[in-house]
Amino acid sequence: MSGETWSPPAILIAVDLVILTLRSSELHVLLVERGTEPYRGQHALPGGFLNTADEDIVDAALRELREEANLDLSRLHLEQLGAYGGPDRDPRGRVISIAYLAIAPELPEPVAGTDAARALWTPAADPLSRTTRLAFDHDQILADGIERARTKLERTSLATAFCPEPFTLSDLQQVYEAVWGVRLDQGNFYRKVRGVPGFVLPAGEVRRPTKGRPARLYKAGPRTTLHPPVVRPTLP
Amino acid sequence: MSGETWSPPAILIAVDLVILTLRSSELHVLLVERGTEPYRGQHALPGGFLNTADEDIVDAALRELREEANLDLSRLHLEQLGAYGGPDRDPRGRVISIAYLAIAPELPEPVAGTDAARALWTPAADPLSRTTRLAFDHDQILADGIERARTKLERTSLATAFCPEPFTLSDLQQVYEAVWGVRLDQGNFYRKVRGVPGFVLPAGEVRRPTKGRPARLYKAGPRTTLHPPVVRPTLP
DNA sequence: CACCCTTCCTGTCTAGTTGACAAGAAGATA
DNA sequence: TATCTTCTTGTCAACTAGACAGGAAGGGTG
Repeated sequence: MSGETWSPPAILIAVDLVILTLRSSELHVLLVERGTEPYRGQHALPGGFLNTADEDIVDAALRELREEANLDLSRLHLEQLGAYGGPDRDPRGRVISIAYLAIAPELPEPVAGTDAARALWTPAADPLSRTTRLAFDHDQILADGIERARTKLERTSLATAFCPEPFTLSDLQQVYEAVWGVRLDQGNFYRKVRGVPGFVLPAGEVRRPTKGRPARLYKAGPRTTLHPPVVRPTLP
Repeated sequence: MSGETWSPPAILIAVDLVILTLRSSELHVLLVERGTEPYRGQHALPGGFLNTADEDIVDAALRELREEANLDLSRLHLEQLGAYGGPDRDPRGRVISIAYLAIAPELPEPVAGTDAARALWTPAADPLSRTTRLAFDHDQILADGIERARTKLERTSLATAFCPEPFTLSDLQQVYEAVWGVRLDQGNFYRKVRGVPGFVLPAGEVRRPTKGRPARLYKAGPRTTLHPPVVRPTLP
């Protein structure tokens, strides 16, 4: 970093959020319908501009989430995806956006706030096969967010963040299957998960309202990094 | 992203670079000695501010590298590490820095440029055990860059980017050992690398100026993602 | 030319892990 | 009781990683 002082170029800083959750065993992402130009009426990731020069970036992200979808995710961990700053990504001028990823268990239906006309959960089907395009470069940001979540499932206990506690190992398996888009063998999954020390801890036992044998309940263990990792099946 | 228009907060955008290379089988990072306040005289990562509102961020990174160390890395891939934007990271005001990682084979000795008093290669020993602290939050950025390089060695052909072509498999092994900070069994390493399709391709055969049996030469193969991955020994 | 030294390369053995699949356990329901 | 569903455990073959030995291919030295 050089030490000159001169009149700064006019660059706006924005934040964008990729909020993922599981709804009826499918991966969903939170989108808003834009209420203002540009891209009015199109879907976009929730986000907005930094208010003041000394506002923390994560705080700005949480604030925008409150304003646009009436959601409070201040307890959740926001993981930074990176900065998206192509010179032409916003027709209004130079905007550099810093994107964050968050994983949430069951969430209330979002309500539209001030800036956005509508907020809604949409299936996060493989971004390449999406029919509708998102505003700005948000298709790219969403794809990066999903890919980040996929790789983080392997080496971190992120999957438990999708599950309201207590959860069964079948619940946990559904998370992996939904995010990775694959089917896993139940027996092998049990062996693997229970063989990772500190991944999950037993709780009581409760029968689920479904049919079949009752499932044991677990809660998230103390470990955040998994050894050995839970690797996804190799594709090529 | 919301659509308001108002006077933008005064925020400066900077770029910082983590340039890693191997020198005499040890991992080194390019640092500059700052020639201006703040942190004058202290070591820092090369980098600087965006010149104009429409300058591409990667272009700015390469330009700063030319200015500060007379290095041209325009052929190299710059991977973004993320944005570092804590409100108090720079005493001059609000600065958000976007950090990039680059891997380079043998490079010429850098020469100090305009902004920096001196540019030099320093051993990138484990950042925690460093004796000198870098300026700003560059210790954190450097640590993140090294960690990113470590994980990328497992699943990408990044290691070949450290090696001038053609290289021997011993050269390649030294890359893994230096970046990971571990010793690997030579025989097992051979078996592993040659078992990954498209990782390395044979070239001619040349005896190295050292003693011992001549080594076969290879060049980087077409694959950038490795299947199966080259996993590092598990620590815990 | 023996002989040793160094480094490269290949082979073998064991222990552990993965994937496929079967079978038992524990409830609900007819 | 029989049957259905789902959870849980067990088994077996195929594969992989780590440890290690030993041969191959040069150079150096008497």
